[in-house]
Amino acid sequence: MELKNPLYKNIGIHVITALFTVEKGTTKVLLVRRTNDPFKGMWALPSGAMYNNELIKDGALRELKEKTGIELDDLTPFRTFDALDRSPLYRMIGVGYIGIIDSQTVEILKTTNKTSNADWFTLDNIPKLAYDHNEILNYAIEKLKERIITTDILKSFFPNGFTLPELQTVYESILNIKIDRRNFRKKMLNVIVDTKKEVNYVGKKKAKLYKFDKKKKDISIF
Amino acid sequence: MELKNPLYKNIGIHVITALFTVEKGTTKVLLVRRTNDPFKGMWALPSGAMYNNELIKDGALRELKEKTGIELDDLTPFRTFDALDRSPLYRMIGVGYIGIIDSQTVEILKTTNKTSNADWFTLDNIPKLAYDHNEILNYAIEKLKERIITTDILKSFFPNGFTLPELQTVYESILNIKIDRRNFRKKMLNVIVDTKKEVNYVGKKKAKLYKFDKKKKDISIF
DNA sequence: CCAAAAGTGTTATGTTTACACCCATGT
DNA sequence: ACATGGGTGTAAACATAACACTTTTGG
Repeated sequence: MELKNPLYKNIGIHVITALFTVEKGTTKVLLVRRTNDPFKGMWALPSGAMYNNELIKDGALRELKEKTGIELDDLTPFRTFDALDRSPLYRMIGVGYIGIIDSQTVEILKTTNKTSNADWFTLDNIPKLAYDHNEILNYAIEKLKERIITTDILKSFFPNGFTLPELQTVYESILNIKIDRRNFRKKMLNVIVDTKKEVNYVGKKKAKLYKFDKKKKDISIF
Repeated sequence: MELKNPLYKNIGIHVITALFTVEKGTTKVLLVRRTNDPFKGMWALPSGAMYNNELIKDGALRELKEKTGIELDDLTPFRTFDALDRSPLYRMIGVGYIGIIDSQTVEILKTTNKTSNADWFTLDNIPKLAYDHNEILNYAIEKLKERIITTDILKSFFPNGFTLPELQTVYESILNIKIDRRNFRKKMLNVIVDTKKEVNYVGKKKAKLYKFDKKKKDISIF
């Protein structure tokens, strides 16, 4: 079907992913370097145009894989960006997604046919990005902070479970606060379950391994 | 600019508005009756296709005005709907908006060149709607409940301020709960300010007129 | 045996809930 | 004068925040 009114035409959807990790207490985000115009040579969030035969989230997952080699099975949308001039050549509506994984567990592709580099950047060291990606990233950071205290989004960071000390480190890194250990445990124990396993995380003493309680997707920490 | 890859073409944006009101303790939503295919003759949320030269929200405001005659200056987005088959003829991404006004203060157009009727429907009496609008409405209702306790969205319902009893009625209607009058006042007084005026709302005794505190957009009731 | 990290309880403070009577006014 | 709705305070329950010592174990 063709739309008659030209005002309905020439619209596309950008899918943009802010993929975070935490390394040794530092929050980082994955950026890729563009090899094509527009914004050739600039760093950007992994992103691209959605196909008309895929769900938006699937487009985001596909683009993330194409631009970084990282294959996830879920991302969560956080906001739509629709400024008229956000893309220079064509009216593109941007849909932003956030995800969080442990960077140690993935291998990132440094080059693809549209990117010449890829790396994890600390949040106080973000270069000027392509498109409106600096703005998108800022919203993504705020939304990540909100989601870790209201949802179990961190389970993608800990596919094999976590000890309470390492979970606390991730919370403290992302929220940029210090949390009392005993109070943290008290709150968390409402939404996580003991796996009955123990592991060595940092110390010499073994720590109990927990996972998020599947029945409690909506949580409320702090 | 033309996009080369056909997978990038043939995408449009639907803007869909769930406009709520509360009448005598009953929450209602505005529906319009379609005169054109697809879904000819069916009731629907006021909606239409966004133009490629307008912001999504402006498209929603424009469509609301075209389909109902109601002219607002703001709406808040709540979710994107992207099922591949949500529109039968063309890939359309739906962007949902919610708003709330006092139906007494507006005159709705019963017919337009695309609608044959328009009316406020109580939420327990919603017919089968066009497209995926029943699903969209259900999400909108949940989001409205969330927004009235976390934002000052109700200020559009009370452009001239409100008394605490009438504000409480709106909260109780939308949330479908009873609230203790004294506790309600205590909470609300954190986010509203006295206008130093008094009006008669229902009773014979005058009641103080309040408005939302502009400095407190993010609130937390309950 | 000691350094380094894991684990644990109690008190104080703040927040939320439950609850009942007086006041003002139009009829 | 009375019916109708507006306005107000306090105590109990609950949730959050502050705080320090003991346990385990690898080196």
